Amino acid sequence: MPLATVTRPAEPRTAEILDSIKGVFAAKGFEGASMQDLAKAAGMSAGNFYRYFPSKDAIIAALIERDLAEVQDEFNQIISSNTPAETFRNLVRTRVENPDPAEEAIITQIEALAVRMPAIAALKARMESEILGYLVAAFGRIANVGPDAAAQHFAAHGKLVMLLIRGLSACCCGPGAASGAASGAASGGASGGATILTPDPALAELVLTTLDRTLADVVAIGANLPRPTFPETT
Amino acid sequence: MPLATVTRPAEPRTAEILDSIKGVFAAKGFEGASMQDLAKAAGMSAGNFYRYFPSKDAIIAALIERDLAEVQDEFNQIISSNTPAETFRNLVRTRVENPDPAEEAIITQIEALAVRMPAIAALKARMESEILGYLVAAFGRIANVGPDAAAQHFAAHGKLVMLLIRGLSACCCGPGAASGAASGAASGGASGGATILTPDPALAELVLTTLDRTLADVVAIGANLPRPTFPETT
DNA sequence: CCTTGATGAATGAACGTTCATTCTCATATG
DNA sequence: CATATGAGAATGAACGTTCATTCATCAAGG
Repeated sequence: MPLATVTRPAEPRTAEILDSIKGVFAAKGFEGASMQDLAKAAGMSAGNFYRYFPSKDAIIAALIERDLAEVQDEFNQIISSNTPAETFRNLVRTRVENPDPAEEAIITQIEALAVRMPAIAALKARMESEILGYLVAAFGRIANVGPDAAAQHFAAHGKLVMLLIRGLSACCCGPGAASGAASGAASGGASGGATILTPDPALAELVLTTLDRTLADVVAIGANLPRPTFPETT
Repeated sequence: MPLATVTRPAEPRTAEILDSIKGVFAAKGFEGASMQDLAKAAGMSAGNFYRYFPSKDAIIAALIERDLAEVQDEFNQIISSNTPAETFRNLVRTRVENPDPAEEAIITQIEALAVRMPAIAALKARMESEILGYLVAAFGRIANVGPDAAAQHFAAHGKLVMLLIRGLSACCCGPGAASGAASGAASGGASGGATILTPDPALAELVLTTLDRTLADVVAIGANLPRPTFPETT
């Protein structure tokens, strides 16, 4: 009896809270969501919220860090795969075909916040450069070139891919986003119709085509590089 | 002496004010910029500001409307040109090579605001759909097909172009933006170094290449359409 | 004298954050 | 078994600040 009912390790609790409040941030924006809103969405009082996050700013910081960790997981799948190009393409297709509006809305909020909060700007920059690094590494693995050559020749391609994926999912958002289920009960009826959820399959297809072209360019460039497999010390 | 110093017709005055405060919005964000900040940047008192804009929200609305008008001018150049493809490419190249960080930052703010202010969301939607309409019309003119066929076949291409241009200029912004010159004097020296102003020429070139490919696709699709020049009444 | 344009202090609401207090509950004690 | 204890979890009202908006007041021109 005295075992296992209490003493939750407190780390997963933070993740739970982040999940609960994600929808509120996505629906009302960072400034529009008050601490009372967030606390209510997390099923606790305003004051108790500060046991988990020392300030409102820290909440977005935590959200960013968690998103970065998720992206890292995805890229580890690519790099450790023995068919990296295929894995990459599958992950991209999944992302393109199943966009997460809440995720997108939060990234939009982060970008708007970065202009006035240097800490957030730094986090955003770190996230972007890390993702770019992973992307370039994946390209290097796909084109079978060393990391230095990849960094030198594929940086712009990596940025283009980020730009395309981000821009496409930005088209899936708008005023309509699902609000998080608040306390106790199951998910209530979502207000409003999902008007713009899947905006344009033709655009998605076009973006995928462009991504394929970019990948083909990367492979072609890699094939023309002097030393395909073994990067020598210059 | 008594001539020409006062009694500005009040319409251009509004445009002047918008110019003065644009930098403040870009640097501090919509919520971060207080009405006192904006009034100071416009060279007037807080209270008097309300003679020109009935509310803070109305300021962004006016900014959006003015930006839309500017974009309309650009597209009129394309459509009324007798070398529309070239004109289009020149305008795109200008936009890609001389991005306006303040403009970009404000668009970012607008996107973040749209989630919580339906009026802004509507304005944003209108702006985007109008730009898309102009873009598709320009494609129709370039590919020499009728407006109906253009709308049917080139919508996705237009969205892709918007996505690319927007995404590229989004890479030019960050924590560093020029703050507006406050009172009285002319434009002072911009503080801070232009660290991220021209971030990656290779990326810009890649985006331009992609835009060219898209334009080539549009022309190719247009060439395969049944009735190239004269759209009959269905 | 009256209209127009401008001021900047006052107002009232909303927000992030804090804190004194209450609640929960497993353990210690008789 | 019944009760006391104490520590952490949780509350929600209160605080100080900030901010958009308003208003009484003033300067100038005809």
